[in-house]
Amino acid sequence: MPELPEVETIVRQLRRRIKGKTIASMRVHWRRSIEGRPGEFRRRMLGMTVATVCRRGKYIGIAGADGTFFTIHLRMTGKLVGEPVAADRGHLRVSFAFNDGTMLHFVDARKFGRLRLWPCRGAACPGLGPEPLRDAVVLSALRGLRTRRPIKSVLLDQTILAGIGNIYADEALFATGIHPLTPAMALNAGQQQRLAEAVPRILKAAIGRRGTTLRNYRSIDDRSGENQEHLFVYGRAGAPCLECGTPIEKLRIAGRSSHVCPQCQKMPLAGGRRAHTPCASGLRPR
DNA sequence: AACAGCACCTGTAGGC
DNA sequence: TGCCTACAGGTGCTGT
Repeated sequence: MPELPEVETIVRQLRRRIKGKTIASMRVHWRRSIEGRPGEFRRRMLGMTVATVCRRGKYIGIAGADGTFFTIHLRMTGKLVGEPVAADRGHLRVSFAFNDGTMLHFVDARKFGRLRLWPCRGAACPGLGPEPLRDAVVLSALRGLRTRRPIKSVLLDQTILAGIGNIYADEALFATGIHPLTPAMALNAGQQQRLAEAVPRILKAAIGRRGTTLRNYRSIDDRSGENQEHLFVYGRAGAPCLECGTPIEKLRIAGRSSHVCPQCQKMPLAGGRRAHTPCASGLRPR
């Protein structure tokens, strides 16, 4: 489940691996991995010399010297590999061969990932929010919120901030003591400030550790990340909170699992009394 | 308009 | 052992 730090790690390696190379041939093994017409995609790819490899949110962007621009979204199980290992062989979706004889394979067990061609770089990924790597950017986004949606759901909304997924949303909320069900517009100035500081700090630390490897994510050279050793709540349901020892709870918010320490992350006070955590209203701890 | 829920997919884990 | 079910979650679409 690659989020911003995992995609950034992949982009840095991909840049070293393919920049300056020309695509000599391309093979589509699973048609629906390509958005739009595979024939046109193929026509535009052939002969393209890779000028730039970049990241925008969770999208990988590849620009040709001729202005051709396409994106790769790995969704949940997508990977880019130079050499497919045995387990990858049944999951090859798209393969590129370069003029120097090297290959790049898009492997995706669950077939959710997509490659897409854009008219130009500027037209790609419309509607994506800003990159959450600077405190001021995140703070500005949080201050503009006028919704009662749970803050967890807002952090996952790519039109508000681009690149945060389930792992880092849970970790940032834990780090700031904010309960994921807190309505976004109910955050006070102090909470906004703390969250705006925590999100870039946590993402940058994860980039420094080459991302989080839980199930599927591996970098191009098949290395794992190391950030999973530094998670406080994600994937730790039932285990003791590393701050206070209270068992971590698992809730379901907007259809996704959320990990929360009920002691460290309190719901905001309402009417002078503590608002109850609505575990009984459609949310089920496991 | 805002939000919830589901489809897309398949590998894996756990129960029986 | 083998079958069945639940679960994983990013995005985009549909329904309320």
